[in-house]
Amino acid sequence: MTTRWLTPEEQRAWRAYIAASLLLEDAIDRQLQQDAGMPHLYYSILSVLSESPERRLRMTDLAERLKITRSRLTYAVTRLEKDGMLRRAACADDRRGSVAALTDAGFAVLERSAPGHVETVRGCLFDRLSEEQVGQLEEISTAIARGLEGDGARPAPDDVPWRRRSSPACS
Amino acid sequence: MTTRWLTPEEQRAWRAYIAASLLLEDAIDRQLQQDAGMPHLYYSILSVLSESPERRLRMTDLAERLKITRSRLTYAVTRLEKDGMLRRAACADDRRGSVAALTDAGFAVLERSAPGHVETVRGCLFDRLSEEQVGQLEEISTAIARGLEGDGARPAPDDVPWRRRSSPACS
DNA sequence: GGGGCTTGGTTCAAGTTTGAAACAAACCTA
DNA sequence: TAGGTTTGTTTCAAACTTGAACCAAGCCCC
Repeated sequence: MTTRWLTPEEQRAWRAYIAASLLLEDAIDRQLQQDAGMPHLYYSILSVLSESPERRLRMTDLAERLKITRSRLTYAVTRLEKDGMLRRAACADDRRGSVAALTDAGFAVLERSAPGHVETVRGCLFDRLSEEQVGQLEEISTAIARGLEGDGARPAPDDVPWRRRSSPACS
Repeated sequence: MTTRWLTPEEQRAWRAYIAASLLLEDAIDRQLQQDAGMPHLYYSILSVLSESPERRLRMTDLAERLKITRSRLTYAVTRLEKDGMLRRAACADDRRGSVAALTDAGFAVLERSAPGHVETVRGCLFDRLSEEQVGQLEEISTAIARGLEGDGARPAPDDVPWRRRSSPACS
């Protein structure tokens, strides 16, 4: 089967998406680094913890929720623990496991910086989208995530054919 | 003015978006690392070059197109040059400037890996979206990017008020 | 035509991410 | 219940990113 290249519409969508996601993550990261002294991911860790029962969660569950590797999480948690934002504790029912528990200091940071964060998310994203588009964004994102959840296996690349073009496209 | 928290719809959209973008970038990165030996950004650099007149572009233009910092680009280009994918050259009309020029080897890598890349982008993204959603994604992305283009200034945070909540939300 | 500002690019240190390997506890299963 | 596999987490080195500082070369303007 010869490669199905992207249509012009798909090309445009893909490139616009890449640009937007880079710019957006950048803006969010910069704001949180400024106001909360940590990148977005780290803030998200605290945020997820703050909404969990007892404000604690097992490492693996946390990684799963945030869609990041355990290794990445370990590093982040180590830093956040060093900063007093959370505390590691042994897991009661599984001696292999460990849990991350939000500290009061961590919760306070979250409380203090949440408004600025929300304001930024609004300013960068929601203020620029119609109500309808917000719904569309959710559906699109959910569709993407659903397909990628679980493992990072890419879909059926049994054969990887190709042919010549004057310029290999697609970002 | 008291903080306008995200509505439930916005919350859902935001979280779905974050998850999707993480998963998607991960999948794309993994595939390209496998098949082209470089992360997505690096591949994009080659790709943009391949479509430019004479397959060369000034550093600043390249950074601008890719929405990345010059510093990040410098690092990437250094690596790609070391790998023979491109070559740095002095800029003719501005002695401060330098250009990155795609080599034949770089073009060949692009040609060889483009089909697999497109297949992955399809599998992860476009195969899961309706034609309509592709259009929506483009519009949404464009709207976001338009607002964030140029500088990373966040929109009017004159005052950063806040109030207590049982759990500061918004990832 | 010599300061002083801006622009294009790199450098450097500190921080983060990646992926593979290491470990240890838990879970089989013969 | 010993031996082997799986699961939860960390560790380590190499790669990448960030942001501030730096160095030129252009630009401006008196």
